[in-house]
Amino acid sequence: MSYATKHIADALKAARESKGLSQRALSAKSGVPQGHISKIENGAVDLRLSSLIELARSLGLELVLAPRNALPAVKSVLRGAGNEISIRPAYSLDEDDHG
Amino acid sequence: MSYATKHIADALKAARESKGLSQRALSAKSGVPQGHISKIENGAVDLRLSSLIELARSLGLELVLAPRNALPAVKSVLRGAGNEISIRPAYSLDEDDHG
DNA sequence: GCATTTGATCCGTTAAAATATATCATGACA
DNA sequence: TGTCATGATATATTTTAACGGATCAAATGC
Repeated sequence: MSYATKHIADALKAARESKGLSQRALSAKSGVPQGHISKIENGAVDLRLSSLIELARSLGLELVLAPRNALPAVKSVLRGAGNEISIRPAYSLDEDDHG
Repeated sequence: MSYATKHIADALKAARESKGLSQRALSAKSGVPQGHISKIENGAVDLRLSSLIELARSLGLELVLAPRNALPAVKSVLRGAGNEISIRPAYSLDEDDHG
């Protein structure tokens, strides 16, 4: 698979693990079969947009189409969002998104 | 077709038009058949990730996976990227302008 | 009036995603 | 030792994106 699709796959896997979800748990949440999630995370499939969005949503992620020249700024913002955990008090390390 | 996929489709179409490209021109650039581009822009197909990336790249766009709670900040940055035109001197309104 | 461009649509074929279901190896753990 | 959860695979089937290529209607231009 192409370099870009692999990047997305890695991001999905990292997001899942950071939430402490197993592939089967994510499967239950998203409706995507566990076996298929495994293939997706390993870049073994060229998944459809609807699958990607569904999976991303289940992980509290959104797909954004950004101009290439705006990427550095976007990444900078996302770095900040990632570090948000360190800003939070330790006693509220739970789930931050929707229900 | 889901609300989210439609959003992506619209973004692709807007990006293409803002570059003054016809569907056939984009087809030549990206390798994706014109008929298929039409379907994609109308949300008539659930396209594959590789197709989306290929098309986006041909339009100078990149796919980003962002935490939902970081979306406002990201959008704010992208708004700035869009306004980049106004920062540029008028005599260099070349490729990435908006009509 | 005729030719060109554009986006939308159709047909037939092929490749592959998505699915359900089951299995396997590994590691954790009581 | 046996059980359980995990991720990776296997098989078989259905669905459908992607493709080439043609066509069409509506603008646009000569």
